[in-house]
Amino acid sequence: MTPLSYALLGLIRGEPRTGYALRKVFETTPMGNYSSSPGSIYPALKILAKAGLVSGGNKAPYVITAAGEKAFGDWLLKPMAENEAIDLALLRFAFLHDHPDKQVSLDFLKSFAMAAKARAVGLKAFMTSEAWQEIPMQSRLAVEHGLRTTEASAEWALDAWKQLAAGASEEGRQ
Amino acid sequence: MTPLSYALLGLIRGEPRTGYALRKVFETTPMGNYSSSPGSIYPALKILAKAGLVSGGNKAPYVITAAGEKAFGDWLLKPMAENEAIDLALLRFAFLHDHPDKQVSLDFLKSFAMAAKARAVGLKAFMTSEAWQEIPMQSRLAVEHGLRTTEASAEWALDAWKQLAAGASEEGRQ
DNA sequence: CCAACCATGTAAGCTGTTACATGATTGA
DNA sequence: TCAATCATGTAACAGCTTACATGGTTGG
Repeated sequence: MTPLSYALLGLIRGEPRTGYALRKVFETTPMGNYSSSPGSIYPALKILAKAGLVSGGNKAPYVITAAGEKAFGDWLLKPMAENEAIDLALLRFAFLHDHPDKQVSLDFLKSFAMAAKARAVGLKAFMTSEAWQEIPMQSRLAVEHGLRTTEASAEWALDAWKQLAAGASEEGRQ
Repeated sequence: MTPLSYALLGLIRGEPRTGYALRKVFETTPMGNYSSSPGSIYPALKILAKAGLVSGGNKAPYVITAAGEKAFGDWLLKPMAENEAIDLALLRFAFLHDHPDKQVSLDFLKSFAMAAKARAVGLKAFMTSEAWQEIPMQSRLAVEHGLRTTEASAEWALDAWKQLAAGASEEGRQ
């Protein structure tokens, strides 16, 4: 199961789609960091079908199976690991939307923020090492860029937590 | 020429290194997003050697050739394209450090900031499209993350420009 | 009716990873 | 001397891209 497989599985789970419809998603939305080329989509879908995670295909929309739901659910519920790629973590977060328990999303954001902060600490440690002094200005600025975006990630997670928490309590009131 | 090839070429250009020394760089510095596995480093070095961009190897440090300097220089001097991967752009910027003309780095940062802003505009356009309204909260927040980090990138470029410009004028005074 | 789009496929090739393997050198 | 580190290699495989190819459907 590659990142692309999970992206496809999650979209199919949202609603049944043909391979072409899936390609359109990658072409027209910010999910465009994933392939969209026929040479990657169609083989990936066949692998999902062979594994029994989706059914259909052959000009009909693919539909997620019970086994697919299980595999996808397990993947979704893992907390974010410190070394997990940010893109992948965000993909998982985006697909948490229809999970009945909002607390799962809130917990995920907490683990996301912690992972981002840990990365920032690692970069800062490098920036105070002896090696840092010998590194030319441009290279140091490039590392600074990594720190800035990592910190922006962490801040986003905290803000997103607040927004979600507020939305959840509002729902509770209705 | 892959991103890894340029990373290797740039490091060798900085000072002659063996394959092992290059792997250590990727293992111990924030350049760790590049491979470091022997299965990618050694083949890549052989390709560089075959192309005549480096000489040496065979337990001796690799050294950049005149052809290598040319190829690397051409790559370095391209302004950042809007669709160029951020990692790759930062790699180029980091290697600009020993270019005699500071203005080249300053110009690069300008093009970097413009590319980042253009991406932010694209994301914002998506966020005001009709599609946006139908998208669940978690997915919207994920896109928000993209916007936040993109904006952090753009801000970094402006700040870096100021720092570099200040450093350059100080050098001028000496 | 013709262009545009829907819809799928496959072959060739590039990059990179994992895992395994070898042998030299050096410090405790 | 023995573990760690230096130093290189390669075989098998995964994943994706590019490019090419096919045919059906629909709107103007």
